[in-house]
Amino acid sequence: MSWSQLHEVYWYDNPEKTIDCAVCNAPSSGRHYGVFTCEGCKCFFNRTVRYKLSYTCESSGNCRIDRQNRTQCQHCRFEKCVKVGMRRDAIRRGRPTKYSYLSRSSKSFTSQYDLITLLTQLERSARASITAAPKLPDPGVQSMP
Amino acid sequence: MSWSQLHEVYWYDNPEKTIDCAVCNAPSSGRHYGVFTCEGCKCFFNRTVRYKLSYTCESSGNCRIDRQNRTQCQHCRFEKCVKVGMRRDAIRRGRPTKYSYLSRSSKSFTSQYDLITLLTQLERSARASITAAPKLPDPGVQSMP
DNA sequence: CTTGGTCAGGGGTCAG
DNA sequence: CTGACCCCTGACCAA
Ligand SMILES: [Zn+2]
Ligand SMILES: [Zn+2]
Ligand SMILES: [Zn+2]
Ligand SMILES: [Zn+2]
Repeated sequence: MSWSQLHEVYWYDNPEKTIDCAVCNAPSSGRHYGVFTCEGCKCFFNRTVRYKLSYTCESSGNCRIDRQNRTQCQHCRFEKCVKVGMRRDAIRRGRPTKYSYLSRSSKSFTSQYDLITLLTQLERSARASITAAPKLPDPGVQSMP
Repeated sequence: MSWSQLHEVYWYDNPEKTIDCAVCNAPSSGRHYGVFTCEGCKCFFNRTVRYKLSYTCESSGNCRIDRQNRTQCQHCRFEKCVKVGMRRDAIRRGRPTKYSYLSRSSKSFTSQYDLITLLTQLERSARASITAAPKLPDPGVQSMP
């Protein structure tokens, strides 16, 4: 069993730990450079820092970054990466215990951001479960993304 | 080396293995919008959808589309693009998932999914056993009469 | 339970 | 308008 498969199993067994990307709100694939982000924002941040790329905003520098338009303005995307706390030298943490991101020190801006992100997601889930019929998981396709 | 360059090299070395464009039969440059097509048909389809262009056939709507005359009738060219299955899915850039080539309507979707998963694991195991195997002299040769 | 590399494929460019 | 060429993106993998 590969690491990525193990990762999938881990996330499936711990759905409550799934957090959306702090930059673009797509489902995150874990913590990258200190922040929960998707694969895209992880790679984008890595490329930008590694090759020392610099971008210019065609608009007023206030572009909203979400899953659909995250590739439209590189300047504002990278600005948001930095704003939410992504750092190349982020200290690698050990295996987090359950809910560790809730009990971590609230002095950390990053953990506050994680908390807000989680609460936002919970609210969205709650609202969705009210307006839509609950969907039972299909055992046959439970490992599908 | 870019993908198209690599493909050209591959095509040069393996001319009989090239997959042709499903629309015009020119050598394809890979899979585009779900179908193996050439660069021309890829760009034509993209432009048509993006700018919502519509065309009219000067003939009876049955023009044959091949490499030589593909630019002669835009209406029939686009019609063939759609017919062979080209479509712009949800806007998603980056590498497609290995499961993205499954046909959504197929009743064997789940078994196809399992097959891809199995093949992936087999490939990984095979690769691991090759790179990890110690290079020993073949003992079978010596014991043979 | 992350990091860095890989590369298929989306999409822009610009002579022709 | 066309399409050869090239950059950018992000899913997957090895480690
Ligand atoms: Zn993201
Ligand atoms: Zn911007
Ligand atoms: Zn073609
Ligand atoms: Zn026609």
